[in-house]
Amino acid sequence: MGRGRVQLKRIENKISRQVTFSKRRSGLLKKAKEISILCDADVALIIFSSKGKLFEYSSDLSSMDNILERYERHSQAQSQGIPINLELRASWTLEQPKLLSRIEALQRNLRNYAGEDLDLMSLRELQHLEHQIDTALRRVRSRKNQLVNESISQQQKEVRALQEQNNVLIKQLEQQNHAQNSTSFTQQSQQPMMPLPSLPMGLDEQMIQETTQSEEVGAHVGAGNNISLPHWMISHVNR
Amino acid sequence: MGRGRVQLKRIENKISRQVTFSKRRSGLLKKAKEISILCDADVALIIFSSKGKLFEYSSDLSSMDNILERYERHSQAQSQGIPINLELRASWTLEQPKLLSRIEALQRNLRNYAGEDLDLMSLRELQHLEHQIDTALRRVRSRKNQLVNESISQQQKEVRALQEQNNVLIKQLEQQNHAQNSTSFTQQSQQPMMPLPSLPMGLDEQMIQETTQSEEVGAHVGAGNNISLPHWMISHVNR
DNA sequence: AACTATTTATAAGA
DNA sequence: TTCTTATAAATAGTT
Repeated sequence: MGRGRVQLKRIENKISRQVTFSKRRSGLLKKAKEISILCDADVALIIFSSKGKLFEYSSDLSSMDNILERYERHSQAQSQGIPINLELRASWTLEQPKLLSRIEALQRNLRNYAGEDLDLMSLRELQHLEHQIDTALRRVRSRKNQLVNESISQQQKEVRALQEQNNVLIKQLEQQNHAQNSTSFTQQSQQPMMPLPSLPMGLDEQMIQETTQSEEVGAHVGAGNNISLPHWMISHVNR
Repeated sequence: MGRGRVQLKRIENKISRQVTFSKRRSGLLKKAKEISILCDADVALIIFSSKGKLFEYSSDLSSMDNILERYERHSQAQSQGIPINLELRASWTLEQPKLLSRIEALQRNLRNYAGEDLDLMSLRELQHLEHQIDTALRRVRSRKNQLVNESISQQQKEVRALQEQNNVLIKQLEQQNHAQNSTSFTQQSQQPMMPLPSLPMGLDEQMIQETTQSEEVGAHVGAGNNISLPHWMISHVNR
């Protein structure tokens, strides 16, 4: 993929080897991430540059260590014919230190995501973090808009259905009246019960996005250390 | 790369998820092989399908196990100096199931913070999340601005110090010249060597805030879904 | 599995 | 390094 075909052999020129490494590495990491998300796969990717620098990716379904352990188990099981179920049970027993350090890492990470513990971060790291959070914010807003729009059109449908039902009922009533007092006076209530206002569709996305924008800015106290397990984040899972 | 753009989210249709997995898996393995050959890198790639089937590649420079060992060494070395916080010490006694469920909760939480897995959240929850993320973003930006301003005023101090030093040196030179040719002609270079431009203070916050706004959206850099332990978040601890 | 219309990745060049 | 651009490759949707 580029201006020339590429021979599958070691690139001799040191500079272009390094450049190619850098480009392809990011491509590879990206694709590893993509397949793990798109296909719900568990992926571990480890890359050592020729100079020994380490680059890695692991799908967040499990940490790198989890995947590697799973791998070890898998290959052991294959070579020994041991049924995997037993192995799985056994390995669910990760050592506690590993679990704890993982929890710690997650907590640190989460604090950074919440904009705390920033003092040790460099400008560059801060920029990266900012970008990640910014992306997250966009996603949340986009999902919110989607929900709002869905709910609006859902309501519109209901409204229309009710209107129709209304009309049908009115006609039935009319016919009954005709039958009863075979005289033909016109009733008042032939209109739908209420003249329903038409709802606006396709709300301006900007409008919705900004709804929380102007909320109290100094809200950083309450959130504080409560990051670990905000109840609203857990609750929806248990429904 | 295909007939339509692809959303970076789990493919819901089971069949096409499987087909995509198969296609992308071979693509990924191919690229892993290519980078290891072209760039003389040591690569280990492990993929578990959602059904638990294992696929793997390892550059033949070493076997898979060699690479994994090397990886363990590497990451052990990295995680040496991280202090364990008190809360964790206290929870040293928690039973493992609790630890595991805590890890899961943290991961879920982190995914939400990254704007993923939003499908099950209600509008109200989304609004709350949006607000939290928005707050986090403000904090990060504020810290960034602080850093930038500090660095600017630091530089200004340096500039002033150098200017003064400059002036002193010039005067010394002048005196020497006077002493040497006891005649009193005026020298040209009584001004500082360079007329230094004054740096602007108190940059407009908005300006700085937007600096990363337009960065490439797909920045993955080993971070991406690697929420568990993004490299850039860990690295600064080890410096 | 094969086939393409398209999107992506990336080799070269700047 | 980073950006741009021309082109090769990968692959999503189809058959």
